[in-house]
Amino acid sequence: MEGGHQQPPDSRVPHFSVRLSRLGYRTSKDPSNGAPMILPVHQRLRAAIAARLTEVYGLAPAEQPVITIDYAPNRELGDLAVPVAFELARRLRKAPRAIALELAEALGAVDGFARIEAAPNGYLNCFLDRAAFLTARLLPQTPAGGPADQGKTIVEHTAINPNKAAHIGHIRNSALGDTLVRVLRFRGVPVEVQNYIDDTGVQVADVVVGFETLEQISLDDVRALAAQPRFDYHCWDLYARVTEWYEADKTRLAVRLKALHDIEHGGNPTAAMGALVADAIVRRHLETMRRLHIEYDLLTWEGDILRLKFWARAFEILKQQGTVYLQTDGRLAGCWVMAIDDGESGGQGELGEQGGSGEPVDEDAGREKVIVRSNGTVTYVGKDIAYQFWKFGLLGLDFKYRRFATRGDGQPLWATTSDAAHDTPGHPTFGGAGTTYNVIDVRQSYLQKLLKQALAAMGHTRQAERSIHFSYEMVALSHATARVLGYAPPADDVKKPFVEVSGRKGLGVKADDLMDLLERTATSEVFRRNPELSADEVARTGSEIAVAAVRYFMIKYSRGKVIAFDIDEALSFEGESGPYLQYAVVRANNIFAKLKERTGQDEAAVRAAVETLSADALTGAEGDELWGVVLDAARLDEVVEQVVRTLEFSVLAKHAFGLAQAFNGFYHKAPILNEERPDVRAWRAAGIAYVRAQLTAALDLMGIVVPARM
RNA sequence: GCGCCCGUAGCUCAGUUGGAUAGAGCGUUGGCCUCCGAAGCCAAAGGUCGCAAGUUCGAGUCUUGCCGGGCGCGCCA
Repeated sequence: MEGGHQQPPDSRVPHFSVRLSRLGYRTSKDPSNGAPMILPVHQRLRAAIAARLTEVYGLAPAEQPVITIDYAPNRELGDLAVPVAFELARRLRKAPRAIALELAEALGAVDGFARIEAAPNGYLNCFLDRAAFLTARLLPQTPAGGPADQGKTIVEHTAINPNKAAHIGHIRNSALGDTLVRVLRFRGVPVEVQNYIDDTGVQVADVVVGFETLEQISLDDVRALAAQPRFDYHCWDLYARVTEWYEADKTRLAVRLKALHDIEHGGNPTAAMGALVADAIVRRHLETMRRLHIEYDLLTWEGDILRLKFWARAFEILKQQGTVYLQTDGRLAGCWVMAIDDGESGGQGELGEQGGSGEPVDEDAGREKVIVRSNGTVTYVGKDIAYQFWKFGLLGLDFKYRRFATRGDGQPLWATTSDAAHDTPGHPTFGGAGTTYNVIDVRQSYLQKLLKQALAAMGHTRQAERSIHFSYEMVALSHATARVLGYAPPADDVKKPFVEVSGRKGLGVKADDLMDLLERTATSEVFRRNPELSADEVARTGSEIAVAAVRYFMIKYSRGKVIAFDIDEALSFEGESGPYLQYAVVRANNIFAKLKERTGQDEAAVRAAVETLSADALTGAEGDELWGVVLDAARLDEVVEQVVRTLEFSVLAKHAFGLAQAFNGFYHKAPILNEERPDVRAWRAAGIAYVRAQLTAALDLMGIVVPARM
C-alpha cells in the first residue's frame, strides 16, 4: 500500500478560506478574524517568478521547474528564499548566482515585498514589506467561501468496542481523528464525523457471557449496574476475567459462540443484554471523549447494518460484478471469496480491470480473501465493504436515524437505527461522501487495502482513491509505567523496548484514570497559584490543562511511531507540553487585559493604532525580533496545508510549540506595557495581538482551549 | 518467506513535494524573579543522522543492498 503517503485529492490546490468560527468547541468567536496568512504571499511570489522565467528565459510554464519557497535561516538574510536558480543552472548553462541576479533585476518591485535580491550563493532572498504585511493581517477580513465543491468528507474515528472502558490507545485514535476533523474544517472542507459501534461482535458477546455465566445476574441487575458512574470499569475487569475463564478450558468457547449467535439474531434475552451493555458503554465512551473536547455527528451501529440488510445488498452487487465469487474447490470450497491483488501496484487506480470477470485461477494459496464463510455468515471485511459503500452513497440504501444524545455544543448527536418507529423526521442527510478517512491503527492496513480494492474492482476507482486509511502506530507502555500498574513482564518481554497494552488481559491505562490523574495534578497546581479563583474555575482550568497535556502528547509524535506511554512524561507540564503552549497565550492575554485596564485600549484599538505609524519599530535588529515572531505566526495556513497533505500532525504540534517558544523569548526580551517609546509599544502590541490569535487558532486545531488564568 | 513501518544528542523525539551552520524537550552544569506571571528565560556541554554504495550543483530527506527492531499476511475482528 501507499503507506503514509496517501494524498487527499484536493491537497495540491491551496485555498485560503478560513472558517475559524466553526472550529471552536467552546467559543464561537473567530480567534484570527479570518485574516490572510502566508500562502497568498507564496502564490504571488511564485507567479511573479514564473512570469519572469517566461519573459527572460523563454520558459513556458510547462517547462518550468516547480518553484519551491523556503525560509531564509534568519531575518537579516531575508524572509522567503527561493532556490530556483540552482534548478536552472544546468539547463541555462549559467552559474546560479548569475541567474539569481538576472531574476532579481527582472522582478523589480513585487507587490508586498520591500526588495528581492540575489544572495552570493545563488538564492533569491525576498524581503517582505513588514508594515504592510502585518497591517493587512490585523484588519478584520471576510472569510472566503469554501473550496470548489468536492462533496463532503467523512471522517470515521474512535470506534471502540462497546464492552469496556476506553484506554490510552483509544485516546490516540480519537485525538488524531478529531484533529483531522478540525484541520479539514479549517480549510473549509465540510466534514461529517462518524463513530462506528461494533455492538454485535465477539467483544460485547464476551462481556455478556461474563454477566450471564460468570456473575449469573439478570438483565435488571445489569441495568442497575449500568446506571452506576463507571460501568465501563466494571466491564473492563469482567472482560479480563472472561478471557481467563476461556483460557482455563477451551471448550467454554462454545458459550461465546452461542452468545454471539444470539446477539446477531436478536429477539432473545442475550441480545437484550448485549444491547444494554453496548448502549451503556457507548454513553460512557462519549463522556470520556467529551472530557477531551471530542464530539461526533453520527454513531453508526453495526447491528443496523445487519438488520437493514446492507450486506445483502452489497453482496448482490459484488456477485453481479463478479468481484466476489463462489469458490468450488480447494480448501476454501463453499466460501464466497474476493481475489486479492498482491501486486506491486499497491492499490492505485488501475486495479479496475482486474478481478472483474469470472473464474480467476487459484494458483497460490492466499490469493483469495473469504468474504462469506462456508456456513453462510459474513466476515468483518464483508460488513466493512457494505459500510464503505454506504459512506460513498453507492449502496442505494440508507439507515433510519434517531437522536441519541445532546453534544457539548448543544447540537444533537445522531445515531443510526433500523427501527422505523424511532426514525426522526428532519434528521440531517448522512453518508454520500466524496472522500472518506478511516482512522484505524496500522495493524488494519491489510484490510483497509482490501476495502480499496473492492471499490476499485467494482469500477469505483475515484472512490477507491479517495478512500483513505489514516493509519497510525500503537500506544504501548513504558516498562516503568507497566510496573506501576503491577505488571510483571515475562522473561521475553523484558528485552522489548515497551509493553503492549492488552484489553483482553486488562493491561492498560484507562482513559478516565489518566484524565483524573492529570486533572488532580493540574487542579492542585492551579489552586496553589491562584488562591482567589472559585472552586468551579479551578476545576475547569484544571480540566483544560489536562486536555492540553494529553492531546498535545498524542499529537506530537509522528503517527508511524509506537508511543511508549510513560505516566511521568505525560504528567509533565513543562517544556514541550500542551500546558506550556497555553501558558504562553495566557501571558499574552494578560498583557492585553492590563493594557485595557491601564489605558482603556482594547484589542481592536491596538490593531487599528498601527496604521498611521511609521514602521521604524519593525526594522533593525530590534525590529527583527518582533518581525520574526509575526512571520512565524503567519505560517499557520502553510502548516495546515502540509498537515492535510501528509496527514502528519506532529508538524502542527511543533509549529505551535515553536511559535510559543518564540513568543516567550520575545516576552522576556521586549516589554510592551513598560515600553517607553509609544510607536514601538504600539507595534509590539499589534504584532503580539496577531501572534496570540494565530497561536490560539493553532491550539484550537488540536482541541486545546486557553484558560483565563492558570 | 512476502509486505509495511521504524533506526537522528545520554533518554524521548521533530526534521514529509532534497536546499544555506542537523533542531527541540527531558536529563547534566552555570546564570536570571524590587521589572507585562519562573508552568518561564539565557548560556554551556552533548551528533560517524544504523552501515555501504549510488543519483544530484546539493542527501537526515530520493534509489539499491545489508544490519537491528516492530507490525501484518485467518472460514478472528
